[in-house]
Amino acid sequence: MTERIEISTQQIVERVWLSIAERRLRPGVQLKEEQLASIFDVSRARVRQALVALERDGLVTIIPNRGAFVCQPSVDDAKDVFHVRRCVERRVVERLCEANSKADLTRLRNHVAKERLANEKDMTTDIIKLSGGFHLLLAEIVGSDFLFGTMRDLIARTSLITAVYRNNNRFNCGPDEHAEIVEAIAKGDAEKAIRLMEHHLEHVESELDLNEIRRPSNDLRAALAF
Amino acid sequence: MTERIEISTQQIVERVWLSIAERRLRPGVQLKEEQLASIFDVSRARVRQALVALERDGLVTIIPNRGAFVCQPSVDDAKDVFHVRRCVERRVVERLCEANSKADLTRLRNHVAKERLANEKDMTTDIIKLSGGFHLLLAEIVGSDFLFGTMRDLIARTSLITAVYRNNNRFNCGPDEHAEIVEAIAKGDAEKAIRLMEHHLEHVESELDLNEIRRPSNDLRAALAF
DNA sequence: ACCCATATAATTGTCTACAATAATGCTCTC
DNA sequence: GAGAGCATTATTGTAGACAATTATATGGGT
Repeated sequence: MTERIEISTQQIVERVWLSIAERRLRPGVQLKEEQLASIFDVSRARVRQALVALERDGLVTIIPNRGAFVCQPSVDDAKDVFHVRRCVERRVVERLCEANSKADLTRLRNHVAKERLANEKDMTTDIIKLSGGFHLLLAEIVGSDFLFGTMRDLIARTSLITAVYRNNNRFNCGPDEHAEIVEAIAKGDAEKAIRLMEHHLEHVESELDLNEIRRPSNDLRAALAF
Repeated sequence: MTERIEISTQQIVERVWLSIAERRLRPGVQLKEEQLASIFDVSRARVRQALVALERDGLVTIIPNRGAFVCQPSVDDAKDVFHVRRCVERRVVERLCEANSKADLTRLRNHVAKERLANEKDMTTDIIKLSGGFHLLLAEIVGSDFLFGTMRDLIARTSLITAVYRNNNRFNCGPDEHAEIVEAIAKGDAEKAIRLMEHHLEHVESELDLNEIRRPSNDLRAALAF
């Protein structure tokens, strides 16, 4: 007797997010409501909620009376996102160094440990979830709803950008750099922690192809232009 | 024969936003769906959409199965918002100096002129809309959906913060400082434009009561604590 | 008099049926 | 055969009815 378990809006968001991050969903494809509803076996209303949440996170664009499409972030968008991330994460680390408890540090270290494990076993899905989760955890510990929400947004957007613009197949945002940041925070060395964070973000950005070179795209006009 | 004109979701958002900015809606009050639906004479479904939009902009908090309440931003929240604003607006101005057309400058100057007019005639509602609108216009001209959306969010939050923490009755964000910024952009003097913008934001922030002094609040527990 | 359980009312959450809109393919005309 | 207009189909948008949840009021027990 297996009870029919219903999937929540949040779970739909996460599944779509992961599909985009893992490049199974390409930019430009339309996410039709009924299609998703049947895939997840939920009502169309719930799918709609998930879609507006995904739009808020910058993963899809909703065109009125047309539908929802996976976003195609431009190179400039990517640079803007990283610019804002540097500022926001700098602030997060700053505030985290001011006040952090032993329990918080334990949570951070445990998280990094999980990341290491996922990396060793090459579990792609977990690696994606955890590497974003680390940055989110930092914001969560700070305790500011605003910073947390902003980070959520930025990480979602970064996932999309990474999916579109990363050249090699290795996933960035490795656990080692995270570990260093945690230890700097543990020592209360704000200056060092901030420096490490900025370096980390620059490293992530540097692994992307953000040159203006034309890339394969679903945009017919762009693809067929000479 | 007046046709019954229906109010859109976006208009509901704006009306609520202005009510909050003008202090007619105090932090903590509940926005009941049916109540709003009858006020605006629309379906409850549309009100719900407006509420999730307001939540995204950080103006209301939605507690599941409880309802939507006007947010009560903390002093730390306020500081975080201004911190992020400084970074984002810096970026906006930076990009605007790189490339701006004659038409864009005209739009900016016209906007500032409207601000002046509203200030002279002491039209509170217009002053609020236009002073936020100036910053939004900058982001719009840059042409980045990401920066535009982020600014939208930040301005909405700033409105709430200003409503809660401003001490005098004068509305900040005056048109003179805006005008100076526009002229710096017109000259393509990025450095000066950025400096003026940062000064402007600091000025706005400085007119707020962001000391840790306890303030009157709707939170009974906090108000009655000794 | 106070506390807890229960019943009632108020409020939010969800689903389904229907309406509006936009894209597609067809036909008729030139 | 090409193109415009029209009909069809696919898809999204909206509203209203019902379900689930939470807050409030009531009454009985201690």
